[in-house]
Amino acid sequence: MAFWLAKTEPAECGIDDFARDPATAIAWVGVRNYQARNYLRAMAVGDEVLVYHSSCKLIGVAGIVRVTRAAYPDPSQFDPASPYVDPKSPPDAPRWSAVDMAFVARLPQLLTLDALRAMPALAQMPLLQRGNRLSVMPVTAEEFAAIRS
DNA sequence: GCCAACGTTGGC
DNA sequence: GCCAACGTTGGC
Repeated sequence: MAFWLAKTEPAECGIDDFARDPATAIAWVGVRNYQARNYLRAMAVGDEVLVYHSSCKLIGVAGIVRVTRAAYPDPSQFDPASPYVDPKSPPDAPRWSAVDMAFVARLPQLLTLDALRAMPALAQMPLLQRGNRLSVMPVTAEEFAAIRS
């Protein structure tokens, strides 16, 4: 099993949305960066994903979700009404992928960006590197354990 | 293939 | 709202 971290704006889709109905998976759509997309495609069912809230008041890791469906074409790229529409994506070779994820757990309390920076075990995380903008990234088992504990 | 312009991300 | 950082675009 592999571990990942995915950024999201909680106003759009945060840990609360997953926790509301743990039995129902939510499609993780809207990733429009090739490196992040490649990580989405590398996810397997059962992988655990840290949900990171960004562009909000309480920034940090809020909880954990699990991949319930591996990568498939992100429907929003073909939806003219979606902010994520990509007219240049070829229908016969969709450019962007989505995965489905379902609730696993909240962290006992949100781990703030400051708290993450204070953890030596996380010093190498891309998330914490200067100027980082990657929205989906791998997390080592050690990093995952440090955050979960 | 280079690179300047532009748009987006994301913390502050 | 600001702005640094970075990815993408498009002219050449």
